[in-house]
Amino acid sequence: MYAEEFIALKASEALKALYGAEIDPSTLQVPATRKEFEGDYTLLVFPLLKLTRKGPEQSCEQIGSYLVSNCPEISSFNTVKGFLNLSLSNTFWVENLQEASTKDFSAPLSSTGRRIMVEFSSPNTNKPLHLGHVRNNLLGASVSNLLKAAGNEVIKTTLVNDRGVHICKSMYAWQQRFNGATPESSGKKGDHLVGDCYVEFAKMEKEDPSVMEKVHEMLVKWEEGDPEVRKLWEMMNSWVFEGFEQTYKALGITFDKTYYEHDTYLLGKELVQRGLDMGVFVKDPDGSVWCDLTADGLDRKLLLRSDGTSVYITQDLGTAERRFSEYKLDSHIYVVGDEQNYHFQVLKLILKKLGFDWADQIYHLSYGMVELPEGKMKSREGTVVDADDLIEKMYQEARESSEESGKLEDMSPEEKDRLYSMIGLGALKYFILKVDPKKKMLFNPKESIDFNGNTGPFIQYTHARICSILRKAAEKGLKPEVSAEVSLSPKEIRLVKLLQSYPRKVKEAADALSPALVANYCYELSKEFNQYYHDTPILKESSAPLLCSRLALISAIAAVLRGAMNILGIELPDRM
RNA sequence: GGUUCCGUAGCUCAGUUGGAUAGAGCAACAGCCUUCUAAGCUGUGGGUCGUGCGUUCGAACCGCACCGGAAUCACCA
Repeated sequence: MYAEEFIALKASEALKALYGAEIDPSTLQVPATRKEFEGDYTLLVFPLLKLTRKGPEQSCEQIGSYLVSNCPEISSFNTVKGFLNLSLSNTFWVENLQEASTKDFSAPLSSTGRRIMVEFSSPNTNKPLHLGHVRNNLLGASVSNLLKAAGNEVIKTTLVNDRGVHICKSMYAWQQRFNGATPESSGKKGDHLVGDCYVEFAKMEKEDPSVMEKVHEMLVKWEEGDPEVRKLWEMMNSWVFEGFEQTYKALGITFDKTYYEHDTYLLGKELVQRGLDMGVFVKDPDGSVWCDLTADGLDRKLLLRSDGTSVYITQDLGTAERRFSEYKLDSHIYVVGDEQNYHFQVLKLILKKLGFDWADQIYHLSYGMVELPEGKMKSREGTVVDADDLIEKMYQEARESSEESGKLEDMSPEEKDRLYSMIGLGALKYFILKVDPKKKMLFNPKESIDFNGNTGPFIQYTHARICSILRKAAEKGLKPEVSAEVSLSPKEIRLVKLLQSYPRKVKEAADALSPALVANYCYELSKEFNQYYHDTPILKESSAPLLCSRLALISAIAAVLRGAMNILGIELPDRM
């Protein structure tokens, strides 16, 4: 049992015995005691004064005395201005450590029985992935891992925007200006080649705005199924997919189910009819269909154009309905930038008006944009940070950093290559995931992503250090094992506290859909370990039971770090 | 203009069902490797938590007003 819950339970028993009050333990506040005071956890007595009918000091005194004399696990107490600081016994912590050392931290928490779909990535097939997409992908993947770790069944999905005017722009530019260039002939990654076409079109449009008419003609032909246009469309899309595939592979991104907009863009029309029948939508004289949201403080929203074609939100209504019924979802999370807050607000409202009770189970994980020092990234101004370039750059920096340290001379080139990408990606992923998803974040291309301090490599390094000690111990025939008689130091108790709080942290992070909470937990644990490492030479310890107990402690720390960083999609090396 | 979000150290960020003297990293400066990996550890300096008022035993956190910034409000996606 978690220490906090244990104390809350005992405190509620004390309140009953002393004052005859029935208090739900979960309503008691038991934060960790601040460093400058003696104690492990602190019971806040202020909210209880109505029950005790005594002053804060006297209430603390009574509850504290009761707990110490009636609960062997609580060894002492002190009270400061209405804060009741409680210390737990060494035995309590040793038992906690024993539990931690036998626990499988990579296993999910007990099942919630919920099935959740997470949609993320959802790229346009007319330009390569940039840093903004990287944040989306990393958040989507890690939130999926997080929900799984918290005991949910998760289906990862993406909706590829593979049709529309924007694609036709690239296609038209390719026809006019690229002389049949292919990824092979140009030596370019497919998504970059198509991205060049898109940029080229912007130039063409500037020179002669009438080219847009040609593009619209092309879109009409596409919708009619014109074989020539479809063939070109398929060819260029396949280039892009191949390019994306490489980037996804480098980032470790996978999906359980991929949707394509060309399959789904007509969905939702039946729902519009249903809404008209129900009287929640209206048809204007020109034939266009609307949903009036003014009563909800929003505007009127178009659902079908006057020519009967559907718009963006129409297909989203349709895909949501299809997914919930096909997969029997309990919940659906959309990982989409906060620029689309309005869209998802409207989507949810309209689904509610259509009478779907699952509409409340739709969550928009609305993350902030990645900005440069001079503001938003703009592809027209060439200020986008390309995903492939960035990944490569991180690899190179990891290589330089490793070579400088000179610890890896005996490694094979393959092992080194794996390690460098582990470290480079670790730095990149951690840099992005440690920030609260809701907040916009800043990236300065002139400053490289750090490898020191609160970073991925710091945590990787911590893990490598622990592995190194465990290797040396194993050579001496020493195995991690907790002895009941050992006496733990304050530093060791702090580490055990952190270990036992891990499952709760996972749950908290999953509820908040925030991998950042997991990242910051890893940092805290690593930092705490490094301090411990510095002033406790583990292998020099003469008492074997104590030494082996310490091995068990650090082995559990390594296991928790692996489990937690795995949620972030970051691998931890055994040496670096 | 309406709606929503944001404002914490020079910079990047932690800090929530309201709790004790607001924390890290980077950058700067000063130390620590013949001792388990120095991608580490220790120390110094750095703050009107945007401003003001309110709620209460207690506010970075809750409420109101204001200042500053962002997003969005398409027969685009």
